[in-house]
Amino acid sequence: MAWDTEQTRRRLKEAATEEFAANGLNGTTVERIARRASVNKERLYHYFGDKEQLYAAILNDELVRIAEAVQLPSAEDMDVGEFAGRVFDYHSSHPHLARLLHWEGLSYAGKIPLQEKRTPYYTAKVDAIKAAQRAGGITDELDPADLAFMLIALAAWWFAVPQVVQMLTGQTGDDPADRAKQRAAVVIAARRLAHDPPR
Amino acid sequence: MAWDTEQTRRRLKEAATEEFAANGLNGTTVERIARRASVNKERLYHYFGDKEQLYAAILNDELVRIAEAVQLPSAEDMDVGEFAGRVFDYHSSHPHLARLLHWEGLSYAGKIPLQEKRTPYYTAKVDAIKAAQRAGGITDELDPADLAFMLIALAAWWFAVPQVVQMLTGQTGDDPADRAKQRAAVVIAARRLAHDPPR
DNA sequence: GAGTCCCCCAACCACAACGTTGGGGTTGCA
DNA sequence: TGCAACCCCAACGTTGTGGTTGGGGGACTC
Repeated sequence: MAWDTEQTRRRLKEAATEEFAANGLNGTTVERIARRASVNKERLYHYFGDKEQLYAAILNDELVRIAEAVQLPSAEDMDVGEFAGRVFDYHSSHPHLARLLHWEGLSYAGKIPLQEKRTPYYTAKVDAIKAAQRAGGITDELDPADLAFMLIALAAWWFAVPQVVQMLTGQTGDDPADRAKQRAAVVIAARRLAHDPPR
Repeated sequence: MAWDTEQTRRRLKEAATEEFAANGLNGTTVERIARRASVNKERLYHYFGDKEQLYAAILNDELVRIAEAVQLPSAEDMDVGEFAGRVFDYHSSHPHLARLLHWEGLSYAGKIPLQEKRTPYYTAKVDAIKAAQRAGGITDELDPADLAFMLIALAAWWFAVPQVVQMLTGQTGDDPADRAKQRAAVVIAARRLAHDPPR
């Protein structure tokens, strides 16, 4: 039987993504990753070095993925509501990234891995908002970076503290109808935040 | 020499709060807590059972603390901006709670510890908003629970993903001037979210 | 078909972390 | 003063986990 080393790597990565997103770096064991991938533990060390390096590789993959997936809204006819809605949708359908980012945020101790790769992704958003402010479509009551940040907050917070969602709204987050309602609220809120009336 | 068992308990709790907030449940070792508290490890097991029970006790303490600290705004003359500002201030001066909540959110798997104790704290806020909506001070474009949730999001997100703040705004979060600027943005954003113009 | 490279895996090692235990010191009470 | 209860701590047992190793055996080359 022929070997499929590429598939072995891929399966390890997929399993690792699941585990890391679910349990964080500390909460994940190498054994569980290997078992989930149906691959021997040693392969993991052989291909990726150690647990932390695998984690970095996973995070990098996910970041590339979202950078490709979320289109940048054009400056002129920017509908901030829909932008926030799309961010919400992305998180909703790709919960891994959001969770990895949150784990990272908590473990954050001053240095950001892959910073030079990631920063442009954010500054592009800020520039777009800045341009829209000049064009008059978006309020200039708020600093563009702050506005961008808070728009993301509106969309992402739901996935960060599901237990608070549960206690506040009674929604469990499993129901698609709940998600739709949440998304609608995010869109409205984003518009109120960014656009001056009349809306 | 007399024993001060109450102080021993307190020192363990304080040390545990620091460690858990910094490293989460999995990232914290009992030994480190004990060392930080200058207390023998065995005391921890004697007083609190085990690591998880200690964690629950800590979380409970912090929740009680914020419930006492953040006053409920009265329905009529509610300034949502200042409310969000105060939530921001609380998180700013007590970063432990936000981090504990966040760790919990990531580990959340369906059951909420101390739920019956915590829920009233949130529903009270929702009720206050609902009342203000009826009184006409707050928009009814948004569901009160959703609005409450997103107001908290605006205030708390800064402390959840500091690495994103860093990349978006260039602020490190250590500088009080940065915090003041962030707070101002939160207040403005909260007003835009909740109050109908003219503001 | 011999030699070589590489993939794979079971078993193993070292250590760190949770949790326990037995004994010694201290207090309060009879 | 004797005694029981309680506080404290150093040392230990046990388990789980990160990381390694040595060998078995396909696949390709000549």
